[in-house]
Amino acid sequence: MPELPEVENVRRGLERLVKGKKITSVEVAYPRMVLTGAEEFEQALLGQVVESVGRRGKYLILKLSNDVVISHLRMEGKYNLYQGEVPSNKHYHVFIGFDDGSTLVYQDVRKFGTMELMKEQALDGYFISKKIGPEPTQTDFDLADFYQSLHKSKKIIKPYLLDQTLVAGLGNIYVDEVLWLAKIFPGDPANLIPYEKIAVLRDAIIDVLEDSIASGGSSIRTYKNALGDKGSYQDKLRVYGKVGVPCPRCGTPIEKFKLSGRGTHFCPYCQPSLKEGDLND
DNA sequence: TTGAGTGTTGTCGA
DNA sequence: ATCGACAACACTCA
Repeated sequence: MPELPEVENVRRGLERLVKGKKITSVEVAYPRMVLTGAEEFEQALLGQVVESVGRRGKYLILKLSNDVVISHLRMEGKYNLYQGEVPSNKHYHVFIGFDDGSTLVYQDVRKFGTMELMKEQALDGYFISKKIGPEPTQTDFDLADFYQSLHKSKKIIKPYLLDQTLVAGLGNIYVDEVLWLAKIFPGDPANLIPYEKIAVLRDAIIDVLEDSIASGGSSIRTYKNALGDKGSYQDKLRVYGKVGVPCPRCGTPIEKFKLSGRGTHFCPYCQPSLKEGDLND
């Protein structure tokens, strides 16, 4: 369930449900998902207390007594907390038991999700090495920096926004939404986009992600029993998954095409390409 | 039945 | 530097 609003929703759920609990058992059923080593992970967590649950971009950060665990949900990762017996499920990969008898279970059908164990002092370096951009907030996400980066780049705007370096947190759903709001064609080169639209885009990114967090995120496909799956923002989406549906602004049917390997939704009337001769297939 | 598509990211080679 | 292809994996839909 991964774009930033969904991850933030999971963070809040985890903070409420496991903060302050002491870990008494750990089992990793799919060792490859713990990038820093499953055995060390299982041993190190024992006896530690969950001090807080944070987030950076789409990464969850579980702060324990002596270590931190960075958890990335990728495409379909979820957490469930069971008070008693944990039902058997082939997609349950990590089990963290607490001293009150509850168990936090990590579920991931596609097994793309990852966990990493490290010291808190290593966190900054971790995100710097991944070139994760600023959080999409009024204070952190600077318009002048954003404009400068886009202005000097010929990269295609949509994949550029997805690579997390300009701003953290956008995924394939929200990037289509914010480009529609800013009336930018997803396939346009960044350096052709005028300053005014970039300013609108920056505010749209902040507003949409905040609004989605407030709605509990989006639940596109139906999920059950997952922390943070009770989102309703999917009801507010304007273009994602709306092929053939009239554009909320102009009534032109929304179209979909593939861009950099990703399904891309846009309004051919509101978001014309700035490139001469590029007829939005 | 087969192939395409799915909320992500990292690597590799041109 | 940048971009596309492909990889990790499982499931749904046409």
